[in-house]
Amino acid sequence: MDFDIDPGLPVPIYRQIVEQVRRQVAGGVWRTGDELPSVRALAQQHAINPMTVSKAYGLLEAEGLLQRRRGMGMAVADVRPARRPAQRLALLDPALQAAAQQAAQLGLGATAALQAFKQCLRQQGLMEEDDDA
Amino acid sequence: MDFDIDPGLPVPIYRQIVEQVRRQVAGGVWRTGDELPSVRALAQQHAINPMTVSKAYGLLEAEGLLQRRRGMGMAVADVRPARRPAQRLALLDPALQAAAQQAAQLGLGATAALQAFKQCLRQQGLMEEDDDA
Amino acid sequence: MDFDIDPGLPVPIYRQIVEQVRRQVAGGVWRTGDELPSVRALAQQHAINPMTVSKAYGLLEAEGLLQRRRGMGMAVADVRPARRPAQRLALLDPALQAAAQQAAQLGLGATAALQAFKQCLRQQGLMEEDDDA
Amino acid sequence: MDFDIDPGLPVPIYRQIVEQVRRQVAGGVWRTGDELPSVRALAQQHAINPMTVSKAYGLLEAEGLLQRRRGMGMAVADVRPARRPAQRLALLDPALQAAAQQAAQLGLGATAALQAFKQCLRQQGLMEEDDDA
DNA sequence: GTGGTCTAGACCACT
DNA sequence: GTGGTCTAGACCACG
Repeated sequence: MDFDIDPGLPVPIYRQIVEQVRRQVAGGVWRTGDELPSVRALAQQHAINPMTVSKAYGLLEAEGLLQRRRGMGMAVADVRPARRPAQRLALLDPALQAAAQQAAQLGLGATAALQAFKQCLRQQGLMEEDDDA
Repeated sequence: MDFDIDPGLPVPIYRQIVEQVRRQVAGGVWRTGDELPSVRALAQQHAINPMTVSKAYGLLEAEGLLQRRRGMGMAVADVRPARRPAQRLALLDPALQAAAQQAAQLGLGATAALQAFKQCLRQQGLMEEDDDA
Repeated sequence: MDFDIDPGLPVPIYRQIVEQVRRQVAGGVWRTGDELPSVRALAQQHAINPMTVSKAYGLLEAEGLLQRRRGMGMAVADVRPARRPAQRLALLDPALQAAAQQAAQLGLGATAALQAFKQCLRQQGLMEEDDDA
Repeated sequence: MDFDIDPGLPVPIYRQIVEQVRRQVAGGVWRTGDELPSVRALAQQHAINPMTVSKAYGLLEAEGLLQRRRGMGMAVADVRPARRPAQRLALLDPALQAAAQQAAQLGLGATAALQAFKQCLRQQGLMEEDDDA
């Protein structure tokens, strides 16, 4: 239940939290009933303001991904499995679209773009080093 | 000389313009002397504020990518495109890194991510429809 | 475009704002493109903190009811008409359910409850004074 | 001696208990000497915290509606129910007022609101299914 | 001018 | 202990 927060990024802190939860839940890494770190704990751990964490949690609750259990913290809500399989790729799509558009504008070919992407996937541990799929 | 502008994206409009020009020039798609649409034309075409276009053009001029020619609008300045693919790939890298990281967090495999990326590249006209490279 | 805000109520201010917008939009009183008062204006008018207003607007934007127009304030979003006809009654249901349950617990009959409700509707100007429908 | 508790509602659980007891007693549905479920039983039955039940019972005792009988649990105290319907209707009024106001804001007519309310009353068993009073 | 974000700190309510 | 709400004030980004 770790968060990767970097106040230096251009993307707001509360949004970093929101997006990480979204992906971890969509990816099935976090499951229904899992408890999240408390607002205060997460805030202290990353030296950020509790209200910033609270804002993120509030948005995720409104979104239906988290469930508030009064006096007992937040937990991953009962996400319908229908949400998962198809929508994981949908969550990835914007990033891929942006990358493809940029490749076109840079006058790069598909082969070069794919090679570079494979390299990134390897860095993420999603491909073997010598795999050239 | 088309721009792809979406006021709905989180990235500011002026920045969408700046980055597209940067890439088209770096990629050699636009070349020295090519004329850009006038501030008014671009603003009207995309229903955005002329000041927004003007701000983008101003930044690009300060950057040396564009040249203001009195009474004749803006044109691509005398800059050489990044000749070597490596330089252009470097500009593409951030987008690919982000996509790969998100794929990992979503619990997706390299194969699925690559398939989806190929689909995006096809939509950009960088791959043949039936190519599965 | 008036808001009826009472800091004395048990329901949080930001939620009073959210619910009023929801109903006015669902009821068709406010329509697509209508501009809302600015965060600062609404805050000053009711002597509340701008952040409180901002929180409400933010939730309504996430909900899709409002649209942010950068640098130009918020406006009623392009609400699909499908949203209106059936869902208006759905928005009223919780209040009616609660009232019916309380009537039952108070040992009141349907006739008495209906009479009292009609009286309330008259006070809201929804029925003629001498109407007994 | 049933309670209708929903942790999902915005109204706190302890308050849901308090208000239901108040109404059942005022309506004469529960009478002097009637025994309430034990703190533990009620807590287990609805999967809520015993302290929450205890808090509600304590408030009701302080209010004089319940009586603690050593070793024998809580029972309805020696209170006369609100005999006149007018008194009971007064307790129902806030809920009806809220519903009528919301109907107005939703742009609904009296007829539609009344029909929906009748349906709710039927679900509570206060009207015959085919009654259209 | 617009809204967004974050901070610091206070107070409340629920369990 | 938990989260929720509000305030006051600062700074940023956008148009």
